[in-house]
Amino acid sequence: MPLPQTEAPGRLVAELLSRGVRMTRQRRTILSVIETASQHLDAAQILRRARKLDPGIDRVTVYRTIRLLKRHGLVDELDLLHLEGEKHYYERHPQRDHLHMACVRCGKILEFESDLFERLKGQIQRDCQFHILVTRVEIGGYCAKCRGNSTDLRSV
Amino acid sequence: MPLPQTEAPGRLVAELLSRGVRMTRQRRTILSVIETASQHLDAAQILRRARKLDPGIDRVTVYRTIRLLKRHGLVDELDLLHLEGEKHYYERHPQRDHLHMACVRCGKILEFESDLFERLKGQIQRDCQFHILVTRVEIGGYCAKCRGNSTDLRSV
DNA sequence: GCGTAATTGCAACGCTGTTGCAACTTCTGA
DNA sequence: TCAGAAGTTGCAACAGCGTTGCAATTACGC
Ligand SMILES: [Mn+2]
Ligand SMILES: [Mn+2]
Ligand SMILES: [Zn+2]
Ligand SMILES: [Zn+2]
Repeated sequence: MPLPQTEAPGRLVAELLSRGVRMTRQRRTILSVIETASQHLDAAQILRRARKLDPGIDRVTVYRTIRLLKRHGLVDELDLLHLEGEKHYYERHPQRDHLHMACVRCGKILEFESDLFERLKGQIQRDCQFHILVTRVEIGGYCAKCRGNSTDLRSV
Repeated sequence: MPLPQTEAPGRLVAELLSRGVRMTRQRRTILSVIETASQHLDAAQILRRARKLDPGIDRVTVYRTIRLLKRHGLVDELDLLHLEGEKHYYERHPQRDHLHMACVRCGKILEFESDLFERLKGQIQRDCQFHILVTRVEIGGYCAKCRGNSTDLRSV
C-alpha cells in the first residue's frame, strides 16, 4: 500500500539544516531512506536499507537519528497495535493527519484522512484547552477481505 | 485523574469464568488490581500491587494474564506516546471508547469521550469496509496548565 | 586550514516481554 | 468425593528493542 508522495526529496535535510543541525553522510543516508519509503518502516528496516547505501552505518546512529527527527517533530512514531512484536514504526510527519487501521488477521495497514477527525481535533483543543502537537490513531479490526473469514487470530 | 468507575468489581473474574477460563488465586489478585486501578497501570505497577496482596506472584504471571485479557478483548493497551520509556499501559476495555491526551511537558493524561469520534468510527466502518474491534487514540501536546509555559521538553 | 563542539561506532548494558519445563492447581465427570 | 487430564505457575534463561559511556572522527564557523 504505497503512501502518497507528498514531499519533495531532500526536504528533511533542508529542514534540519535550517534549524542548525549538523549534516553528516550517515544522516543524509538515513533521511533519504525515511523520505523515500513507501511504507511505515521500523528501525531494523531503516538500518538495512541505509546499509545498502552506506554499509558502515551502525544501528545506534539509526536510533539517534530517529530520536532527533522525533524531537524536531519531523517524523511520527506508530506501533500499529504491536501486531508483530514490540517494534515501532516511523513515517514522515504528514501535512494533514491520517488514521491507521490494522487488520488483526492479515496484518494489512490502511490509512484514512477525514474531516471528521479534523473537527474532533478542533473540539479537543477548544473543550480541553489542550494544544495538540501530534496525533496517533490506531484502529484494529478486520479489513474488507478478512471480514467474513472465520479463523480468528485476534490478539489485541 | 481518576477514571470513571463504570464496572462492578469482580466483573473480570465473572467474564473469564463465563468463557470457560480457569480461575486461580493469582489471576483473581491480578484482575482485582486492574479492576480497581484509578489510573493506567504498566506491567511493573500491576506486579507491585499484586505482590502486596499475594507476595509470591511472579512477573511472568502478570504478563501472561495481561495477554489473556487482551486476547479476550477485556483490556486495552496504550503506550501513552512512550513519554517515559517503552512501557505499555493497561485499562479495562470501556463500554464507550475514549481518547487519551498526554501532556508532553508535565506528563498528565487526560481522557475524553466524543460523539464526533463515534461518528468517525461509523464513517470508517462504512467507507473502508473495516470492522472495528479496538481503537486507540493518543494525542500529544500541552495541557491547559502547561500551555504558555516556555520550557519545551517535547520529545515526540 | 584550525579549533571546538557535535557526531560516530563499538561494546556493554537495561528493560520489557517471552519461552521451556517441572511442579502444582483447577475442574470435570465417574 | 476424588482421580486424572488439562491448564497454570514459578523459575531460569533468553530475545529484542533501545540506550549509554567513551575514544576516535567529522562538521562547520571563524
Ligand atoms: Mn501513516
Ligand atoms: Mn509501543
Ligand atoms: Zn485483513
Ligand atoms: Zn501539562
